[in-house]
Amino acid sequence: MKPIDTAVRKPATLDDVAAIAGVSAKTVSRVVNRNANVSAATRERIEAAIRETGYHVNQAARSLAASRSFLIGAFMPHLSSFYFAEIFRGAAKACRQYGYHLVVEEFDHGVDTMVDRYEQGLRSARCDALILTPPVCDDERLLAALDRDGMPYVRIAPGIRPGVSAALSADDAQGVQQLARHLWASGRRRFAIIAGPADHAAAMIRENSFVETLAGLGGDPEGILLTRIELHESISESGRAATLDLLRRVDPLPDAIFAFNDEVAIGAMAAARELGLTVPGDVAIAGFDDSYIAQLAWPPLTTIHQPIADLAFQAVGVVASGESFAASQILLPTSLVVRGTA
Amino acid sequence: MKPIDTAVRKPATLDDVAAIAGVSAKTVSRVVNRNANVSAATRERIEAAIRETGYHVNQAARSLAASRSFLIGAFMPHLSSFYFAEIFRGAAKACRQYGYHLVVEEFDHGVDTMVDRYEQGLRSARCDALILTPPVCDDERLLAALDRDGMPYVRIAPGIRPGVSAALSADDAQGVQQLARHLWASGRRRFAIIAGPADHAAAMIRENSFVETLAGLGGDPEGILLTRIELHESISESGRAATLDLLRRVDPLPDAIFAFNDEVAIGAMAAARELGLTVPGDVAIAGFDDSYIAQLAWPPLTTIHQPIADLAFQAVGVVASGESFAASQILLPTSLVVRGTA
DNA sequence: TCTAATCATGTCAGCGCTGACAATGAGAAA
DNA sequence: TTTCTCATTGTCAGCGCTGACATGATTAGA
Repeated sequence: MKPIDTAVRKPATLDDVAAIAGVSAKTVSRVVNRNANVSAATRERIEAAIRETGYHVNQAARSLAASRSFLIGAFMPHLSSFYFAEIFRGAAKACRQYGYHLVVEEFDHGVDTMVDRYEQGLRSARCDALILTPPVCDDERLLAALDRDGMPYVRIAPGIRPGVSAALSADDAQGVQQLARHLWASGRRRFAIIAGPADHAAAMIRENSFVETLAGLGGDPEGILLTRIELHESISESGRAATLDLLRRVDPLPDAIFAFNDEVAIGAMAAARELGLTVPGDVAIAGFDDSYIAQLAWPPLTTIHQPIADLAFQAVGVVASGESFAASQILLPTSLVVRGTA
Repeated sequence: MKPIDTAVRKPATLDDVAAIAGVSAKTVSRVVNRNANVSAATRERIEAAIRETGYHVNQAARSLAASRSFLIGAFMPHLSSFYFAEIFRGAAKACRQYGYHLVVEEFDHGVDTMVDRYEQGLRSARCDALILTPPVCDDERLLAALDRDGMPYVRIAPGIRPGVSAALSADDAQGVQQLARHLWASGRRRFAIIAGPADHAAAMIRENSFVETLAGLGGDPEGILLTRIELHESISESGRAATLDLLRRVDPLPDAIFAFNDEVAIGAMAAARELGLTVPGDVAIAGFDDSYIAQLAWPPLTTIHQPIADLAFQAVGVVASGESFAASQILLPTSLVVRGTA
């Protein structure tokens, strides 16, 4: 008995299509690449031949000839899987749309340096451009290597060297402003912030925006409780510990807690509950990111939505649009999502 | 004022290296590809030249000449971002190790068919092999297209056509067995299962294993409460609703709930608490996956760890090892992780 | 000593495509 | 009619690398 259908079909080439359509390979190439200046009749004949042969462009050959790879590299550390997956989703969608492929390089802290990983991975793949997320986008040596190679890149939420490259950021301050107003409007007056490390650019922006907005509203900036956590193994556990510590230390207790991200907020909720406080009755809690754990929490977490996938989508758009994009600076809005905890 | 150092360095080629080392390009190629039969002296000379020029192989040229792309495609739907990120992590690590690159194709239900996505994406990238996750790995038409093209693939946790291709699975039954024994040993006797859809292969295996183990322990299979949920928008919300419904309907209440995955378990915890039950005091709750939300929950969720990243890592290993792998069948263990809810 | 086997290295075509440029032909302008 | 323009199509080299094969040098075996 023979195997069912092992007739392995060898991929068709431009020449195969050209022979069928009775034109030169170059003209088929023009059709495939959507060039102008091909007559409608020829185009149709070629398109039929393409369908008949099941032709698909050979990227390797195309890359070699055109000296572009149609590959966009995303260079990112293993952040939370949510952030990672969202970046991927946005970037992949855009790549599909613009005819690129996405190669993701994950940077594993401590294994080797970012420059090494870039050289071994993304550079030898000859990516046409790179998308950089924090904290990769803030590594001076990497940026220098990129510039040296003439490798174009766009940064997402960069913390350093503002303006020197294309960059996309979320307007964190604006969403936090909305949150602060919302809390104030619902009568909360005693605030606490579970803040991030001082070198975490975005966390600082969120913190400052919160304090300033409250001050503008008539609150007392000095009265806002603040505790700063380090980013350890389990972020939510750090958040829980910090909140527990804070709540045990102070009197009167805060009636609103702003955590600089959702995981910390989840930890803060656990801490509040452990001390017998109800959320949002005794204390309102809010996070930042609108990651999917925000909806998983109970009650679902009030948080600030950040358009991570959009950021990545537009980042790819910037590099794919082709023009010089050295100076593109894009700021995307964030927005308060009121759920059950504030 | 001139730009700092825009001296864009054009990538070195094999010929450049060869000229410096005073050998032919082919010999350099041998060194780069770790071929045997190059004398130690020559090898050293060439390696020095490679360092000097900063040479890195041009994948496009290599692919074209060798008619292999050194690309492995991962074809998966947008599952939970946790599952997705883990698969990615494992596969990327293995690719790095074996000198491949990873191209991830995300299948978006409803946009087009899997076969289309394969043909437009992964096939035109000329991947050397594909890694398929559920439910992509169970699409008859896709598998047929793959066989027709002679595209090698390995499936992770396949539900259909067992044994016809290389496949890696987690031993779900085993971990569930551990859980059932653990619950029984801690005195639980009234069980409920929040089960998945009947067409979700893994969910059914988990369900059956739970029932059978309990029966073997002396439990009454008929007495086990079972409710089956559909996989909607928010899985945890489905879990919450189903649990709420179940708990309101039955008397006496179960003292242990097994949810077929972690998100459902989180939903079940919310439901139990809403009805004033303590976890794990009144009712033990356990999930499956050991996803990162399990640690985020409070109390942290008792669950069954599934080696998702390992599965992907070994999947790449199978295809990268090169030999014929048509029949490789690998089963990886799962294990109970006792945390705070059972 | 001579032959065969083995190792180290080189030569060269060609993978499939595109950029640069050339050629062709049809209509417009002179 | 002649010249020019320009839309359409073709020719061809070569991108950087590797497989197949050839070559020369060395070593082992008889």
